[in-house]
Amino acid sequence: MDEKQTFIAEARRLQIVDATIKTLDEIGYIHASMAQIAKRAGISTALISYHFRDKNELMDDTLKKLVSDMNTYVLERTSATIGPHDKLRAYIEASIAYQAGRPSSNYALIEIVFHARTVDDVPYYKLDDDEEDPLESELQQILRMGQEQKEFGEFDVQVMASAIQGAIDEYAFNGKLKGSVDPHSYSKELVNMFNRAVRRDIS
Amino acid sequence: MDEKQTFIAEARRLQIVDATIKTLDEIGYIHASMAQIAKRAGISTALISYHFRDKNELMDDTLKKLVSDMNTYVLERTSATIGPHDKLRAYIEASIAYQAGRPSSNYALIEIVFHARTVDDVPYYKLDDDEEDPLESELQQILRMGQEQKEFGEFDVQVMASAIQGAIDEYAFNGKLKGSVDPHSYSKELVNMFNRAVRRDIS
Amino acid sequence: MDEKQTFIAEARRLQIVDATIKTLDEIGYIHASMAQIAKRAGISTALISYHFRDKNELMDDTLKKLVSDMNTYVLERTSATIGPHDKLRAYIEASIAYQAGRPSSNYALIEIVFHARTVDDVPYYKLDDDEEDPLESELQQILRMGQEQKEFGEFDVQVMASAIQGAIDEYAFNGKLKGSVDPHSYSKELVNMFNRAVRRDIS
Amino acid sequence: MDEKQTFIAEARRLQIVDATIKTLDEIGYIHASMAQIAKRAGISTALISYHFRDKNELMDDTLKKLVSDMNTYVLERTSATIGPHDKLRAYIEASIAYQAGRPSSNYALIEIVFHARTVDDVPYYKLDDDEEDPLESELQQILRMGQEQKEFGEFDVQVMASAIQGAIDEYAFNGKLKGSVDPHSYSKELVNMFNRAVRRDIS
DNA sequence: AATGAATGAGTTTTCATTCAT
DNA sequence: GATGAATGAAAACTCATTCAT
Repeated sequence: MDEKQTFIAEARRLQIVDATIKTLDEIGYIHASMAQIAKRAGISTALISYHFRDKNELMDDTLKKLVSDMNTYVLERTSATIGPHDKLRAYIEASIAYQAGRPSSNYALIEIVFHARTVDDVPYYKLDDDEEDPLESELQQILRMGQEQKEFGEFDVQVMASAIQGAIDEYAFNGKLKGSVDPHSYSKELVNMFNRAVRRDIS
Repeated sequence: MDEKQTFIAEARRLQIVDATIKTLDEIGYIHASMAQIAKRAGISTALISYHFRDKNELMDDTLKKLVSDMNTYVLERTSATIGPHDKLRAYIEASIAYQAGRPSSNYALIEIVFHARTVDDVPYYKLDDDEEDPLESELQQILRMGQEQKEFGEFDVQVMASAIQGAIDEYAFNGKLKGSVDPHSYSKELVNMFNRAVRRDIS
Repeated sequence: MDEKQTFIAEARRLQIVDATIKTLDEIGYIHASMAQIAKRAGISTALISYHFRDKNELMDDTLKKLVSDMNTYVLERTSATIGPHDKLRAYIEASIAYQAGRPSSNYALIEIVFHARTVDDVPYYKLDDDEEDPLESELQQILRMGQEQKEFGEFDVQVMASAIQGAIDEYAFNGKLKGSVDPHSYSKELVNMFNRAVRRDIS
Repeated sequence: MDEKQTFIAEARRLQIVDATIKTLDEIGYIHASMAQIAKRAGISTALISYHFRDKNELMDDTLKKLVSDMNTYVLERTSATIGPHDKLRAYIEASIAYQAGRPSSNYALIEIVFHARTVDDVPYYKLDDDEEDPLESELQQILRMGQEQKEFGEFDVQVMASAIQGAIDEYAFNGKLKGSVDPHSYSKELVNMFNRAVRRDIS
């Protein structure tokens, strides 16, 4: 009984989060008012307030879901491979594929990350905290593994990881790029390029 | 007389644009109300409305100035060098240096690009139009030149350019990265890395 | 069976009224939402709506209980005495003692009287109806008795009663007074003072 | 020029405060929304927000005006008399006359005092602070003067002052009393009564 | 009898914009 | 050119009340 009620409430929360993602994708963070989200969820704004303390909590939960979904998707695919070269390829391909496969989630994520702020009013993207980003960790670990196994050459792991991530994110941020290069080609090219960037110098 | 008035008006517009940049950097796009901008400019909101048709135009002009300043800075420095390798190095170094040297402009640019929208309500970052981005063109031209002169190997120019730009932008977007790697080191590492990525395969 | 149900219902109503008093004392009428009252009663707001037609009825019943409790307390003590002087003393002492002994009830009463309104939207304190106030009647009767028995002098009974009541109420309304004079001293002084005020002029 | 603008703004503020008093009198604190006040002032709610930081400031300013007006009225009349007996009479008569002459102000004052709260959420009437109430001070001083000049007998000055004030306030709070005794009679009776209460015992 | 879920009406406040001066 | 004054629209949020279960 109690579980059933919690189940209903949880379903509602999920529905609202989904409507939030849809809204963010369609009209952007700035216009994503409670009314707009409620309209897309087919409910009243008061019901959102009933399930979420305030708009901040709603956006926070939505962000958490988006990040968690993406992390799961990418990490599952890198775990399924062995060896630094294959893992790097899997990481790049999965990241691009995720973006390409769920454009709504992708845009919603961008809208939140670049608009939402912490309680101290610091934008998320400026944040310089200790909190660990699982994807960043995984990527750095792959690179470090490659160096230890002498498959990769010498380079700063953090910088290389950032460059790879930046190249991936560029596909998310750059409408023109997305419009003229299909995701499969883009990830294939990226893999080749970074294979050259990480390889040991042949003396 | 007429010129003088235009001159005064132009100075006022510039002052307002500068206040807008300051405001965007300090409190972000969402809180950047006309009142906040006016406060920083030391004028009334009505005067902003007098000089700019609406907030959209103000943000548009601000964006144009930010982009133009950055373009000028980077293009001046790549023009001063010769040969694909040196030009690529100059491009990367100038891009990072610009970001590092003007954090306010940098953050203001990000805030606008990821929040403002065209009249058709399309976010700038999703935009897939024909308008040419001078930096992108320059970077692609450098890469193409390198390939023609057989200094660079085979790769998709657009993808390589996007990866380079993405790696550069990552430094702007990633607070943690900025906090732990100084700009000089980052650009140096990036130059080395992309030198490997673009080089011809030595068979 | 029916009685039992009524009994349970009555207990529930009483519990809700008590929670209302607690809420009024703690956070005041304005913040005394159904949710706040329900929280203090440990039940849902819907249950309050089930037992009371609307918030008005709840406040009305609460007011009735508060007034009735106070009336009972004071009237019991005046009934236990004989003669106008002793009765007047008993009335004053009991009134102050009641206030001092139940600050919660006292504040709840004030909050309702000065905030709630009749269905015709008339504040209770402005009300000029025929409804008899038992305390006022008792006080007037004491004064009248004193005059008839030649123990008290000539004065307008209604005005004297109002003055006595006003002096008593002042102790309820005036935080500073309450903070600097203890209830026992206050009622003792009041008794002396009004003994002089009501006495016959010694010609 | 600057003065003129300030003058206009000040007139507006006064107009809004007057509309607030009218609103409080007519529909009470709880229903006195910004919209209701704006309606009575013939302006938009936004204009109220333009002239007052928030509703709290509006109510605070309104309370200050109400208290200040009343204090001025009463103190002017007591100052115009000499000697404790005459001053006491003037105090009582002026207090009642003020209430009777401006019922709207009187009710508005009651509505605010019993509804508004400090930033720490303490109701004004519960407040036990050091802030001096000019009327209370004046009344106590009159009583003290009477005792020093041997015109008044022995009694606790604070209690006597509270009783007098309570008797006066009763006329403000008690609709039934107001409906059946005219203010002139009430103050006359009060003066006689308290003359007996303060007089020296004739041994 | 009791409650979680849901809503419409209403709250204060902010904002871009307009206009008389 | 410049501004104080003013507003309509929209924002997030609260609340008393209803209803299916």
